[in-house]
Amino acid sequence: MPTTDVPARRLTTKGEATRAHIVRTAAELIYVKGVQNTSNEDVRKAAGVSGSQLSHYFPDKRSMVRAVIAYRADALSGLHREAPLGELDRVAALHTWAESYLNRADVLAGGCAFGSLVAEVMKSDLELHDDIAEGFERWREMFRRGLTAMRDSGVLRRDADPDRLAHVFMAAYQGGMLLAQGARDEAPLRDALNGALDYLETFRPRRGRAVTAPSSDR
Amino acid sequence: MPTTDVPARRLTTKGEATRAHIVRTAAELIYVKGVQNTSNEDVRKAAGVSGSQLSHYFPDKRSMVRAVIAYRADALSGLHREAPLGELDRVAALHTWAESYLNRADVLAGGCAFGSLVAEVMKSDLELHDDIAEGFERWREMFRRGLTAMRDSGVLRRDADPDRLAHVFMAAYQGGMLLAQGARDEAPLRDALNGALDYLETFRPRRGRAVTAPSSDR
DNA sequence: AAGTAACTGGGCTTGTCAACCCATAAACTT
DNA sequence: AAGTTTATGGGTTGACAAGCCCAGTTACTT
Repeated sequence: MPTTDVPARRLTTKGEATRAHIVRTAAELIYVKGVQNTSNEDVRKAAGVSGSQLSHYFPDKRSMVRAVIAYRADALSGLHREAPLGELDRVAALHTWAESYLNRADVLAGGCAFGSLVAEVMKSDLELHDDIAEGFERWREMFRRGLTAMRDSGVLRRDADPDRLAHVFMAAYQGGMLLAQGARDEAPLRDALNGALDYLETFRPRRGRAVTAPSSDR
Repeated sequence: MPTTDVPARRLTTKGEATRAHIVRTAAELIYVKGVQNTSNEDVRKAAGVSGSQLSHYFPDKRSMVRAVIAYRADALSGLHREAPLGELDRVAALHTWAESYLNRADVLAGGCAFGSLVAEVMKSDLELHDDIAEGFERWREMFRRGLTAMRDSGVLRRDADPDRLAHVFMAAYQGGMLLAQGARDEAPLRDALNGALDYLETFRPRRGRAVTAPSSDR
């Protein structure tokens, strides 16, 4: 069986659209009810497609979950984000980024769309681990790039470590999301994100010292 | 049926021991395989008890999961901890606390025993939410108490907010655990915890200023 | 000695759900 | 016109697991 091994099955524009529609629907359902509580039949009904369409684009459930993981990772990394905060290369952009997650009802109910998904799935299906690791890695790269740019432009001191700081922000977000979801209160998320932002401030160049850039950042 | 409504079914010492044994076994299995992937039969076999024993102590699966949640929350809050770090009322104690989670293989595989459990269960079973919230609250109280003690003893400045800082530490831990589990690398956890500890240092009283206590803390 | 709790080891029903197969038809590409 | 992709709508199978019932035995307590 050579066809099953080759995933390079080309899809037409229409097929791509249907597939994307199924993924979006599945992602929404899974975000609300969890993976284990979302059957293929649920997705099929919500998406308004036939059963054979599901098995056409996703031969088994794992492949669908994989697609949802990739979809959520894209969203986290800002790939198909509507808001214009593409690059986190200024401190103000990180503030905007953090604030974009506050005052949102869905956060209290479902936590992080990516984090809650992978947390549920990580133990039950080891074969999804690579997809999960890659999703985190892509997300981390977004922070790393922005923080490196801040350091190189003189907004942050030379001793600011983009790798360490990226982990600080990622953990503050994911942990804050989990705590907010668990307590049904956004205070943990707010405090964690503000803590990370305050911590970042400690890496600002000290005033009076000569710095390369005049730092017009907020 | 009056008996089912009254949960005050007294257990003998032996019964308590068996129940605890089942809970510990279930907690271990669930930590490795997740809730959905751990059947009652699995627990039964691993614990070496009969099927009726399970239904005797836990009429349904939810009650068993509830017991495991409480068990893991106890562990997180240091209730049945072997190591002597009962009170986190010194900065050094927080360092010890953080280090106790590093260099551990189980963390890379399973993440936080409490966090990964509640993350999996939170969406599938809404009735467990109160148990989860209470577990987080007990854990938070541990940090709050220690940080308040630090502030009151002059180890931290007056403007150090124990509530905010508690959330910072909790989020750093939970987020770091999730990231470490996802990346199979403890670096995210280490960076997140060290970030929180560094951030705490910024709340030390500045040298040269008069402080109430001489601050013999590390 | 009575009563109750702790325990064994089955079996049975019911439901859910993933995976699979079928016949058929419209739409698009070349 | 031929071939492929996209689609419909059902049916079936097999596995697994939760909840439940039953017929007993052992051990502790009072």
